[in-house]
Amino acid sequence: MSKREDRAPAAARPLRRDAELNRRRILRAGREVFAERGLQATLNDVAHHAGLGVGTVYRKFPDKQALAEAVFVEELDEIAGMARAGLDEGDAFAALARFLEDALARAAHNRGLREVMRRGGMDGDGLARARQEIERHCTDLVAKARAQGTLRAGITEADIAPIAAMIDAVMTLPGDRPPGLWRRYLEIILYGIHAGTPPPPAEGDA
Amino acid sequence: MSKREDRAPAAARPLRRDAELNRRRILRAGREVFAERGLQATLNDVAHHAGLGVGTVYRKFPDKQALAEAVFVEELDEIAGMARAGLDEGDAFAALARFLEDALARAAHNRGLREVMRRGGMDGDGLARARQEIERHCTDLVAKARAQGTLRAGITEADIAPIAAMIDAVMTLPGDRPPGLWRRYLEIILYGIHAGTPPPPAEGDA
DNA sequence: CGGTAAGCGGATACGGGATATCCGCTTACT
DNA sequence: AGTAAGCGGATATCCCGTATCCGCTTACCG
Repeated sequence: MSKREDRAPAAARPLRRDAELNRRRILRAGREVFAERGLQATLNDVAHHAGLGVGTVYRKFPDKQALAEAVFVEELDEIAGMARAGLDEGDAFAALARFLEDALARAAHNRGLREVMRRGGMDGDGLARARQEIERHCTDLVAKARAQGTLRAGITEADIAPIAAMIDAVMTLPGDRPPGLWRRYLEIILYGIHAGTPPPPAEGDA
Repeated sequence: MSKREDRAPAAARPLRRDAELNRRRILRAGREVFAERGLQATLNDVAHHAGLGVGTVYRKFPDKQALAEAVFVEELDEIAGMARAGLDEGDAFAALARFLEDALARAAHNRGLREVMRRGGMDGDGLARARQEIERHCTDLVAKARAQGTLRAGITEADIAPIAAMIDAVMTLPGDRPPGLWRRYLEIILYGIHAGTPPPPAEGDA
C-alpha cells in the first residue's frame, strides 16, 4: 500500500548517509530543471544536472511523475502559505491582490509550476491536496473581502483560478515582450474586480 | 520557386476532376479535424475523416505543416475580415468589443485555431501575413477608439494580443467549467479597458 | 581493517507513436 | 480501349523519452 519510498525517516532502513544526501540533491535539481525547462524535462536531464547517474535517480523515484509530484507539492505548499498569511492582514482585497502578485511572480520564473497550475487535478493526490489548500485560503480571502465590501458584486472564489490562468497566459506569450508585462494585466483585472474607486490606473509598466 | 501545388487553376496541368474534388474534401476535413483535435492531429486522421487514403493526402500536401497552413490561412483571413468590418461601425470601442467576442467565439470552438493563435509567428509566411492583417485592422480600431475617447488611457494595440491570449487561457481551463465562461472574463477586461462609465456590470453569466 | 550489503553509473534495450513512402490497383478522360 | 493520373493503406523508418540491468564503488559495522 505504501509507496516504499516515503520521505520520512520512520520506515524500515534509515538510508545510507550519501544516499540521503543524493536524495536532496535530486530534489533540488528537479526544482531547478523543472523550473527552467518545464515538465517535459527528462529524469536524465535532472540526473545530469544533479551530477548523478540516471540509475540513482530512478532508484529514488520510480518515474518522472513521482519526482515532479514531490517537487511541486513543496512549491504549492509554499504558495498556500502565502495565501494563508494574507488572512492576517486587515484589508482583505489588498491581501488578495498581494497574494496574486506574489504567487504569480513565482510562476513567472517557473515554467514547470505554470504547467502544473494549468493541469486541473487529474494527477497524484498529493498535488490535489496542495491545490485544495490554496483554494481553501483563497475562498477565505474572497469571503473576507466581500464582507468588507471591497469586491465587485458577483465575483467569487471561482474567479481566482481563471484569473491566474489568464495572467499565466500572458507570461507564456511568445515574442519579445518585456518580462513583467503580466503585472499590467493583473492590474487591469484587479481594477475590474474591485468595488468602488479603483487602484492606480493602468500605465506603461515595464 | 513556386510550391508546385498552388491552389490557383493557372499552373501546368488542370488536375483531374475527382482529384480537385478530393483536394477540397481534404481541406474541409483538415478544418474539422484540426478544430476538434488540435494541431497534433495526424494527416492519417485527416485522411480517414475525409474518407480517403493517406497517400492521397500526402499527394496533395507534402506534410502536415502545409495542410495546416492552408487551413488556417483561410480561417485567419476570415477573422481579419471581421476586424475589417468593425471599422465601418460608428462606435469604435463597441466594434472592437464585438470583434473580440466574435473572433474569440470562433476560437472557442476551434482548438487548432487557438493553438495557431498562441504560436507567435515562427511558422510559414502565409500565416505570418494573415496575422499581420488582423493586427493591422486592430491597430486601426484601437486608434479610432482612442480618438473617440472611449479607451482608457494607456491602452494600445499591443494590448489586444495579450487580451486574446488571456481569454484563450480561460477557454483552455481544465475541469467542468461552463462553456461560455470566457465571456464573463472578457467583460471584466473590457470594463478594465474602457474609459468612462462601464458597460453592464459582471454578472453570473453561463 | 576487511567484509558485505547498499548504493551508484550510464550504456542501451524497449516501446510507442508520428511521418512518409511505395507500388499494385482503380478511375477519369480521349 | 488505351493510357496516364490518381488512389489506398500496409508498413518501413525515424525519433525520443523511459526505465532497466549489472559490474563497480562506497559507506558502514564488527
